[in-house]
Amino acid sequence: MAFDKTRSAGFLANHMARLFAKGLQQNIKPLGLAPAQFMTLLALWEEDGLTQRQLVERLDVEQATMANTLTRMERDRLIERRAHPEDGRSQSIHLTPKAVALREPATSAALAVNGVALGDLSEEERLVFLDLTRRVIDALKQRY
Amino acid sequence: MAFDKTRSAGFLANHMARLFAKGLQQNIKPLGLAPAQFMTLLALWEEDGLTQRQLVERLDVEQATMANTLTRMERDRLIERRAHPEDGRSQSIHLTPKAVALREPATSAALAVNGVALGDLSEEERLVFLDLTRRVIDALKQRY
DNA sequence: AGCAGTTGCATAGCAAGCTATCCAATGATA
DNA sequence: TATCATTGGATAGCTTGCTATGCAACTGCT
Repeated sequence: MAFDKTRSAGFLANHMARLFAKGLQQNIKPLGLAPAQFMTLLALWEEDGLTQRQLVERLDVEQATMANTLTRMERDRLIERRAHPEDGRSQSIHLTPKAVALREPATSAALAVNGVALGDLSEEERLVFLDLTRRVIDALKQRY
Repeated sequence: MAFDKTRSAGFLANHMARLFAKGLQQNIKPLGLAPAQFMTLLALWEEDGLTQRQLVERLDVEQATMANTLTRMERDRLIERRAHPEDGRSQSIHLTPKAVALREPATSAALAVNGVALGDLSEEERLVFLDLTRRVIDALKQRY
């Protein structure tokens, strides 16, 4: 029993993330959104007109991943890619009215999932959980 | 700022799981393993000859996901599917000598990733982290 | 001005998730 | 016993990740 999966942080992290994604997907699918699209919208709702590179930095995903997600969002009429006025290589990503209108219902749906997830934790435990998770992320980011 | 991603458990969970997977992948790729294959091997190292359904239960993934992972593992000569003696529908999954031999190096590699991830936490914080994570998983599993 | 290096994106190809279906084998029951 | 429901797997199709490449546009230097 050298490796008990219920004691492996990596195993648990994977399991937890899949459950979060599943819950989020259920909640936002009626809005016509997929999880990665929602994450991208979070950044654009805060600041519209970002470039693809800026989105990559804010969400910490690979550039190729973001390019594909943006292509699907464009297909679904959530964003438009416009030529960047100052740099011929890049484009600025702009929300459509449809995407702007989704902000309220989508964030509510996502908050509901977080609420369920943390439902059995006290207020203090929630803070501890978020803090520890952030520290684990930081440790992993330094090495990988 | 209704939704700060550094305060969203779901966002952090996704980010953390991706970093874990990235670290694990780096560490076990030289062994010819991919992350999901490793997770499956964890179950089979503990008990060889499980059916696909049993693996699905132990890893809590969908049946279709497991079927595809097993197909890749068969392709990579890590497992063999054998006809089940008592149930014509199912098969029992058996490790090859190659997969048996990978147990030591692969678990070491995975433990190293967990070590890095939890490197900045005290012993007590690690226990708290694992406990809280398990409770979040339980809460999510009940609803989704 | 011209070349070299850097940077921003796109694309190909693969792994691992998921949902939805379908088929064959079992089981239960009228 | 014959039919119907359940169960174990396979397959199709999609999203989201990743790495590896390639190309075009920009920057810096000489």
